[in-house]
Amino acid sequence: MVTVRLPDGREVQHPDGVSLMQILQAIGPGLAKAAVAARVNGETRELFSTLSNTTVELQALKLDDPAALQMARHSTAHVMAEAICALWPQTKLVYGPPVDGGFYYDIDLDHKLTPEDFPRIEERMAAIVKEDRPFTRYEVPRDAGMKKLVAEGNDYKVDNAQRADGDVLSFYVTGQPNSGCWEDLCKGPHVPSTGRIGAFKILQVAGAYHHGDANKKQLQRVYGTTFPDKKLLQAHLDQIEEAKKRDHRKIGQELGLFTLDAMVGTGLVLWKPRGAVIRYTLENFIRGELVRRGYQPVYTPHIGRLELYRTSGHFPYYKDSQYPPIFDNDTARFLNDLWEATVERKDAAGFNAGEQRALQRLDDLDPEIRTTLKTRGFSDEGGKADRNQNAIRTMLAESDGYLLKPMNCPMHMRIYGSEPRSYRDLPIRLAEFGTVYRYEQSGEVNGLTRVRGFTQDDAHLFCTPDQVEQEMADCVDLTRLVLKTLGMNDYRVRIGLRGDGDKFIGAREDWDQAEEAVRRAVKKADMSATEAAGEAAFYGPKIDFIVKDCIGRDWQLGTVQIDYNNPKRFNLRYIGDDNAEHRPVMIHRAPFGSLERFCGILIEHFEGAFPTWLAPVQAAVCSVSEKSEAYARDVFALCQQAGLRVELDASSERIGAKIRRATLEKTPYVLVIGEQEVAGRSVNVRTRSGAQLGNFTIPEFLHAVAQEIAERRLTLLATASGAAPG
RNA sequence: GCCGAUGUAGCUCAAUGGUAGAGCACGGCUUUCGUAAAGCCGGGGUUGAGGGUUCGAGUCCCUCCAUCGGCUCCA
Repeated sequence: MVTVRLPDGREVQHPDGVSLMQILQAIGPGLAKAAVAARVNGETRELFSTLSNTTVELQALKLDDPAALQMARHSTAHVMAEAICALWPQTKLVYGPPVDGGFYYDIDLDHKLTPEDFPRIEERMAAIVKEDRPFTRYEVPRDAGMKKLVAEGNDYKVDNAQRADGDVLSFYVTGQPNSGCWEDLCKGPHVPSTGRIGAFKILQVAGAYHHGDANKKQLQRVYGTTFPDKKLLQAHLDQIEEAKKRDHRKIGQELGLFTLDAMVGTGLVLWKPRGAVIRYTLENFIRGELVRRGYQPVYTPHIGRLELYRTSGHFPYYKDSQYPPIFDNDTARFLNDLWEATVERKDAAGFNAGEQRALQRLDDLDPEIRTTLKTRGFSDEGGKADRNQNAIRTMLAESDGYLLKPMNCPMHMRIYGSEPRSYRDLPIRLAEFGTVYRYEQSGEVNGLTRVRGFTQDDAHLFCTPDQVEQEMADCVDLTRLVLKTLGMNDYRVRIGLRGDGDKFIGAREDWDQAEEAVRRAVKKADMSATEAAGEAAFYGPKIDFIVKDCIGRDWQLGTVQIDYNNPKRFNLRYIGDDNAEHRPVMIHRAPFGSLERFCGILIEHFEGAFPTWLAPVQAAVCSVSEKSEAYARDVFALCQQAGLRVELDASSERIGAKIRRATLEKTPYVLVIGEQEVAGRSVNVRTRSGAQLGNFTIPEFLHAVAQEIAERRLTLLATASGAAPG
């Protein structure tokens, strides 16, 4: 006997083996029709599952329930897969889970799907929905199931089955079993039938590696989403479109903040005057904090010897993500030419023209290089391109040269090491807006959020082991201050731990010690954070502040990292109170992370409407006509002298057009100057959000705005009714 | 780096394989106006670059470059 307790407190009883669907039908056919799943004792179950000999709490779930919607999305993935298989029978299905906001299905298909195929697929899906076929689960013993899958010849599904837990394998037929209907290996659960999946849409198709392995065959990943009804689906699509209006690349272009120029190079940012204002204002904000917190500014060069980065472990550890070394004599250029020449015709039997030229230069230039190359295996017999390339590569790796700096810490460590240090000096906090260069993969470069040259608001703190916890907590505090000041409250904190893997340097004990210190610092700062194994820096664990961009991608901004390894590599020391040498601990920290990425996210955060203290232009002085132009010029000059970033619009446009232009540029204040203002020696203040604040004397206005700026307020000056929205 | 899509004036976009266009922006002139767009006129292009097919290419094909979306990576 099954006893079911319903949400309204009612209890009903059913015989053993009753399905959830039957229970719901007994309550009411309307409910059974509307429900797609049920929650049984808190667990989401599909309606064809049965109960026996139990007492449960049961709640019917419609598509408006998140768990039920998740289920429907998974079911939609099946419907889509069936449609694709129907249209392209050679399709091999791989894996099709629900994800945040929708679902995808990975397929292996030679025909490259394009958005033009989507309507056909959707049409087919609609037909499957119309047939309203049940999702029927059946289970077979593991061995039999494997046999069946092997016979079907889809290696991916065999692979999936091998990874699945349990003694049985489950399949879902879209229809009655043994009816020839489409079926798929799947652990479920599903909605009752194809007619219940809701409103769906295929969104995009993209490449994806099988099991995330770049060495394996690339699959096609078809993305889609499902909502309870068409209206909600459309609302979701509209919301995506709306979010795209915040895109920093779009706003950066519209407001003239920065530009990315193919001639300058991929991922290299040109800050235009208006964007530069935002950046240097943020820099100055931090500088003020650093003074208060006992940091000392330093400056270091943009390149440094390979020896430096060999010592730190950056080279050749991250060789592939660095710009190639710069060599300090003709050797590099020559080796490069020789390399190019050997690449040119790798399979040639003899020397090609390029190789011959290079070899000629080899003789002319420096017999010693030729000798060195030969000892590295270089052959001048021709047709040995691979061997020769290896010789050149080896020689390049062994040569001394300079690297565009990928990180600031090695240079800061050399500053620390440049004089003897006492425990009385610690902690030493060296700060620099340090520009670094990393050769990010071409497919990764993205607006301001992922670039190849960027500036970190970097600092390295050298301290005694017992200072670590406090210093880290202070760094976390500074990062939170920065985010709070800008009203960025939508972030999460992640502790990156070592985990397994071979990409980390240093002794296990040091790591354990460091990871404990990080945990204690987070606790001390009273923050909630998730831990992620394998997300540490290569030299130590870290605390990352992570935010989302306008299309939901995660980006790391601020970071606090602890490093027991590099002080060892650079043999950093201090003299303790016991008059013996000790090893300092180093903390890397950057509250913004990279100025580029931070500004990118900030643009999206404010949708380009920066608070006054950050706004590129803080006020636009607009004359109504020629009669008020002279006074408008006075107002402009007075504002500028008071330190306000102000612009003058004395053109012959109408006042409405001037206001419109300033408003579209998101200038916080428009000062309308007409004959009334001339007469009253005043300014009429309007905000970008359309609020009219009335007339101020110039000193009144300057005073009010100066205060707003000094306080770094996030809202504009207000009328009596309250703050004008940003 | 991989898969796919895209690339036309400063910006947003048109243009059956058959004379490259519009709006905004920009320049000139007229207008001097009170809270989100005055009017007229004008200048702007090796259609991302280079090859190919064709009588003829923005349009079809190839290579490269750049951008976008995923994947992978991210000190």
